Amino acid sequence: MKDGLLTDRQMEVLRYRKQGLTQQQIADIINTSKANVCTIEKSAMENIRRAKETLEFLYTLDSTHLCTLAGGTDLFDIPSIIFSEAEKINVKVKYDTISLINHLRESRPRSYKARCLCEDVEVYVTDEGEIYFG
Amino acid sequence: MKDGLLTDRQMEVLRYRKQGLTQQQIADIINTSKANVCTIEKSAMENIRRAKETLEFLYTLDSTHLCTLAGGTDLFDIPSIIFSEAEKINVKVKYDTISLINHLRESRPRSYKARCLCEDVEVYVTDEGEIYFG
DNA sequence: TTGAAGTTAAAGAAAAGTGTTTAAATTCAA
DNA sequence: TTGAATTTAAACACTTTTCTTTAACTTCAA
Repeated sequence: MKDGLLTDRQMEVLRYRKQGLTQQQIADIINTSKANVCTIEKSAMENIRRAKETLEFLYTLDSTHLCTLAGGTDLFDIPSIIFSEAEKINVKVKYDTISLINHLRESRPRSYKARCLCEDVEVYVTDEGEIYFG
Repeated sequence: MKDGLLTDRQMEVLRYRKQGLTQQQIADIINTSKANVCTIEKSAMENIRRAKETLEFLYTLDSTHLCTLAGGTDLFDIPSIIFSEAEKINVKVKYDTISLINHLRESRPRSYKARCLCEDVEVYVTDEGEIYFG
């Protein structure tokens, strides 16, 4: 029973990077080449990408993809986007304007800064009107 | 550039399961043994677990460790502990007392019994005041 | 233009994961 | 208790991933 996708080596490199170290500095610390640090970091990012995609798949298992909210969108524009998309496919969304924004804030705390979405966010909806942000 | 963690076989089995088929029925459809369907499903679930854990790790990466809540702590004592620790490092927590308890309940449903924490829980906080229980 | 940071490619050895079979448990409702 | 559904274990071939080295390449600021 192993834990996450990332190997010890990969977590080690990501931690040092987060601290602002260069690949060369990390290479010196863990006693290898900077090229190696680069590939380790790269495969770590790839694993993270795959982890995200895996959970996306879970949503799609009992939801349908509603729309993509583009990075840069104003948070307060989002509810009307979602409501109109949901209307197109005859789904009654379970949230009102306020609670929808709160739902987004809670489930994707990192996806916005101030009033602005800072990355693309996928929106999924179930037949019952439950909304997931993937 | 591969996509998620799950193999085609694993997604196939999960989809059939979602439709309510038994392992035996699936085994007949994809022409293998029910034992094999079982192990495929199991490794799919394991992969999903690992995907989640990987993203958890990401949270801890750009958060700082705030404190450890000791097993045995009363749930209702937790907010003031967290608030005072956050104050020490000049972070304004994004939650009020009630929503903080709810946040804990939702993110660590297995870590408490009644009003009592039943295991040590690590607390992480971002600069923005977001709280994670690790 | 020089140097530091980062990336890419090829190649190999070790480790981990997958799908499979067979056979023997276990769970649990009728 | 019987039987269907599910789980577990061991074993095997196969594929993929990881870490590593070496060497050459790109970016970009000073």
